[in-house]
This record gives sequence, structure tokens and C-alpha cells, in this order.
Amino acid sequence: MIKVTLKDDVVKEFESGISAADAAKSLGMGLYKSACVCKVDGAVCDLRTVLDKDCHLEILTFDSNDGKKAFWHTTSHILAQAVKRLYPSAKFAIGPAIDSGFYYDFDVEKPFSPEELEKITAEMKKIVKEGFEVEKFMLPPDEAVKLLEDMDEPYKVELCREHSDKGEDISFYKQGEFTDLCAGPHLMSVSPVKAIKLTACTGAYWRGDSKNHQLCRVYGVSFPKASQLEEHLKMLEEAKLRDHNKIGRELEYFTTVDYVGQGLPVLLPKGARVIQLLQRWVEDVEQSKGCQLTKTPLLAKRDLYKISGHWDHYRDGMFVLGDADDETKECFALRPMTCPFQYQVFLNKQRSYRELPMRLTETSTLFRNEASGEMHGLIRVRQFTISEGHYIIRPDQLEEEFKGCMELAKYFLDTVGLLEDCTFRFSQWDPANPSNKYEGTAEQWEAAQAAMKRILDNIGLEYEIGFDEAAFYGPKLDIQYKNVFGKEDTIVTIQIDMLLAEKFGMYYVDKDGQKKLPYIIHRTSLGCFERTLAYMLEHFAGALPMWLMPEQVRVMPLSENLADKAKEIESKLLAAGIRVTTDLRSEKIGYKIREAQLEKIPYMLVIGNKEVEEGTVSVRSRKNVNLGAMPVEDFIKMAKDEIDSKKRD
RNA sequence: GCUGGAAUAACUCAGUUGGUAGAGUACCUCACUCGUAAUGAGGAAGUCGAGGGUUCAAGUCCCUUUUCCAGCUCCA
Repeated sequence: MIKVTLKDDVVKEFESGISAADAAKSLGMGLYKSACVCKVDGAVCDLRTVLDKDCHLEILTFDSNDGKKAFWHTTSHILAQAVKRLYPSAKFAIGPAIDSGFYYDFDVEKPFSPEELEKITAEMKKIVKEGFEVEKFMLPPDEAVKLLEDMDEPYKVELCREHSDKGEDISFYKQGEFTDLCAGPHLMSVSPVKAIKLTACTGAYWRGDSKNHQLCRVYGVSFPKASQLEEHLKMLEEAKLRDHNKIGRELEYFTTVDYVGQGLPVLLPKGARVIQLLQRWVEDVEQSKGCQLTKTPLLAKRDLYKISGHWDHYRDGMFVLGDADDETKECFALRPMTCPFQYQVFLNKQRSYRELPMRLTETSTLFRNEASGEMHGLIRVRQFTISEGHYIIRPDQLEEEFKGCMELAKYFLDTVGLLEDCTFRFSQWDPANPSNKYEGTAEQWEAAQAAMKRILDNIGLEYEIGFDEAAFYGPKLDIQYKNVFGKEDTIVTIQIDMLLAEKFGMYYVDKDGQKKLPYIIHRTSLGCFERTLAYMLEHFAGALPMWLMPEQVRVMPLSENLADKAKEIESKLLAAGIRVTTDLRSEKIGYKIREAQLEKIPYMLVIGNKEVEEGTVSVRSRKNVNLGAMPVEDFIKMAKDEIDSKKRD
């Protein structure tokens, strides 16, 4: 007998050799039926796992993340089985579970059309009805490779060979006529997969390398119950309603124009206003924290980028004016970053250690010739504006200055409401990067990374490691944000650079009279303004905090003969610095309110005869609350408080 | 750059096997002068993204191209 510790520290005795599935059954048929996988002593594994010693056992259902992953992983096998039945010549690559479902990569002659996905879905449902048990078996490496060769699965053979180097037995999973190389874990049977939706069919490179053959990737999601699938699809629909690319256009923050070009959104007055407000705020706060504002050119001769290394590393990503290859003629390029421009400020004269840290910052417009398929609304564009700073510091100032950058970034992100959804990524180099991306010596890199690690650990920041995600000149702390569809991008980055100062000959004279090289921190304080606006539109579903709303208050007279009174109130608000308009149209009040609500105007002031007599305004907030009548002065005070506090809803 | 989908009035979308381009909203005009999410009537509005081709005839079929969307790759 073995002692098995269950949830809430309940201990139960079982016959040694019992499977986790049978243990679950003895705990209750309900649990057994909904069980997906289990955790034995903290490790996620199959319900097939045999328990032969005292252990902790946790049965996981679809409600847990690991349960979902197993459920979706098994669904990906059902997908592969269906594809094999309908397209026998299809070759299989990989088919994992992901955060929002699963995918499987196939090598087929022609990508599947939406109609073909329907057929595949129908076949999957048939397989589920057939109710195969999922069986696991192990083979020694050479036999495993042989089996896959016999199955004529070249991608699987490649994967298997890599695993077989370890010399361990290779696991396979089998359901009906279908067998797949797989580490698992999987459900016990295909039967629980009641509701399936294949969501997309796209291209994906084998092993994620664009030099490799492109495969056909089918994405999908599945649930134990049809109602859960419906709920999931409804949630996706609701996410679409927050999509900045939709509401940003509808609410007239930006638009795009065919003949302007990809990745070059046109900011409409509302979008321009929000970005102006963000910029002014960021510049003011930065200067109050000891930053000095610079204003440097938007383009330079190629010579500048040659010194910085950008010419060699990123020429393809730059907009070059002139013939890049003709060295006899002058050639310019629009700037893709501010670094080498801002360094000229430091280089303007000889610098003393007393002047450091020198914190330079600039509201900087950058140009990057992104590949044509990369552009996305305001999130990924070819021209954008960023608060880009370079702190030129003595080595002994690194920790404090880095922390200062962190605090500043956190303050900005928190104020605009995005911090709570941010994650942190410590982006490191890959010494073996095949395209030779990184400059500098291993010693310099290890030193910079060790310094950053020490700082991050001292702050107690939770972060993940981004291997091979560093800049070419140094490691980064990237603050990441996910859009409504779960796609992640960097919103803020703070980088340690121990290389570029030398390239530009940036020395300071130290206490001992010696010339020394400073360190440079590259940092953004609030990510690129366009991207930040996009995330804010999504986060607030268009209802930006009042201090950032292009229109903060709308005055609405009940009838046209109250127009004068309404204008009077408008001018009082204007005098108080509130952004206000008056709706003088001869429309019903319900109609005016509906429009203002749809435009997310924070406050609506209704003016009727009653208000005029009493000298008040009737205040309605966009949160669908009628706040009743109050003197105009009281409303102004309330509104100013909300604006000045940068309060969020 | 690659794979797939899409583009019809300002917006959201119909438009059958190729046969006279439609609706709702918005816009303009008029009437109504209104109490917290849509007053009524009328009017105007489209080179069917662009270029080429097939055809007696193309929004519809074919080719090229631009832009938008999803994914891959990339992201200083």
C-alpha cells in the first residue's frame, strides 16, 4: 500500500501500482470523468501514470491551465488524425497546445481553404464519436526513428533524431489508426472533446525559421461543452469591440490612406490631441526628474550610422535617401533611433565626471522600414514618436540611474493605466547568434548582463528571460504589453550599453584626471506615443481618462432658444481650461446624449429652463449615471479635480 | 518578405449560374422646440480599391498591383 496525499492534505491509501486515473475514479465518478491530467509531486503527467510510492496527487480538470493544455493537445492530435484521413499525403510537423487553444503544422500541397477546414472539423467530430482510447507506448531511439521512417514522416524523423541523442526511450501516443511522436501528456480518450472550432489556417515556417519551408498551420480551440465554445466565441467578439484598430478609426483618432502608404497612419485631431497631451506631460515630468530636453535632426549622412554600427546592422530597416552603394555621392538616411544624434550633445565639449549623470531626453520621431507584413494599426508603424533618452553615466552610477529609469517608466505606465497588465523581459544576447548580430566581447556582455541581473534582483522584479532578444550593443529590460488579441509587444525598454561610447569617442575626465568611458543607458519612459494610445484605447474601450479626452464636456441645451445660456456655460468651462463643446442642434435630448455616450464624452451638461432658473447644470457622466443638478462652479471644481488628479475610471 | 482572407455610398453591409448598383446609419433640407442612449418627411450621395484581360455584356471570371485584417518571420 502507498499513501497518497490529495487536495487539502487528505491522505488516502491505495494499492501500489494503481494508475492516477483509477485513483481519481475511487475519489468520485464526476472527478474521474472531468479529469484531464494530474500532478504527481508537482509534476504534470498523464492520468496513465502508475503510482508506486507515497506521493502528492492532484487531479486536474479543464478548469486548470494544465488540464486545458492537455485537452487542447489531444484535440490537436484529433485534428492531425482527421487531416491524415482526408489528405493521406500530408506530412506532419508539430502540434502543441498554446495559451488560447492549439495548432498543428502540416506540409500539404495547398493550404486548406475555409471550406476544407469545415470538412476537417466534421471529420474531427466523427473521430470523437468513434471514441478511441488514447494509448501511450515507448520505443528505444533507433526503433522510434525506424517507425517514423516507415510512416514516411520526415519532419518527425528529424525531431525524433534530436531526442534520441539523449539515449532515452521515445514516447508515442496512439488513438485508433493514428500514431504520433509526442511527449504528452494527453487525455485518456478522445471522447471528452465535444466542441471544436478551427479558427484559422495560416503559413508558418518549419522550426520558426524563414529560410525553411513554409508549412500550413491550422489553429483551433476546443471545449468539453458546446456552451463553453459559444461563450469563448462571444468573448472573442467582445475583444474585437475593444480593438484599437476598430474603435480608433470609428472614434476618429486615426485613419489610413492607400496612397500615403503602409504603416503611416494619419492622426486625426482627436488622436493628435491625446498624443500632444501625453508628450507635454512626459516632457514636463522628465525635466522635473533632471532630464535635459534635446532636439536633434530627423536625418543624417550615412557616415553617422556607420560609426554607430546601424549602417551595417540595420540598413535594410532604414529609409535611405540617395544611392546607398555610391560612396562618391552624399547619401542620407532617416533616423531609426536617436542614439548617435543625442551623443553629439555630450560630445559638444569636454566633459567632467562632475557633469554625470547627464540625462538627455528627446521627443523623437523615428523611421523604420518594417517589412510589409508587419504593420498593425497604431501598434506597428513605419514612423512613430517616442520619448527616447540616453543617460550618460559613470559606472558607479549605473544601479541608481537604472532604478530611476524603472521608477519613471512605472510611474508613467501606472498613470495611464497600463502597468498592471505589463510583464517584464530581461532580453539577453545569444553568443552563438548565427547572423552575428551582437557586437563587443563576451566579457563586456557578461559584465553588462551581470550588472542588469544584479539590479533587477535587488529591486525584486519578477521577469522572464528573453534569450537572443538583446540589442546589438547590450542587454535590455523590456516592458511588454499584450493587445486585445493576446499579441505581445514592447511598450518600454531600458538598455545598458557598454559599447557605443567607445565608438563615438565619448570620454569624460574623472577625478584622477584620467579620460574614461562612460556607460550609457538607453531608455524610453512611455513607449512610443502611437502605441501607447492604441493600448489605452483598448484598455479603456475608448473611454480614456478625462485628462486625456480630446473633448471632456459637452453642453446640451434642451431647445434652441436656450442656446445663449448654453454658450454662456460653455465659456465658463473654457475659461477654467476644460475642453468643452456645445450641441446646438435641434435634436431631442435623448439623441444628443446617445451620441455623446457613443463618443465616450466624460460629462454631459443638460440645460433646460429649470437649470436656467436655478442657475445650475444637470450633470450626466458617461458611466450612465445622472448626477443631478449642481451649480456650474461646483461642476467645474469637480471636473478640474478629476483632470488634475489624472484619475482613471 | 511569406501563407490565407478581404476591399461595393462617409460608416456597417446585401448584391443568385456574368444581364439597368441596393438597405440601414450618417450627411443635407424642411417641419417639430423637445427632460437623460435613436422625432418625422423629403433629398443628395457610388469610376464597385487601381490597372489590364476574357466577353455582345464584368461588382461578379482571369492576371497584375495597392491597402486593410489574421498568422509566420522580423522588431535598433
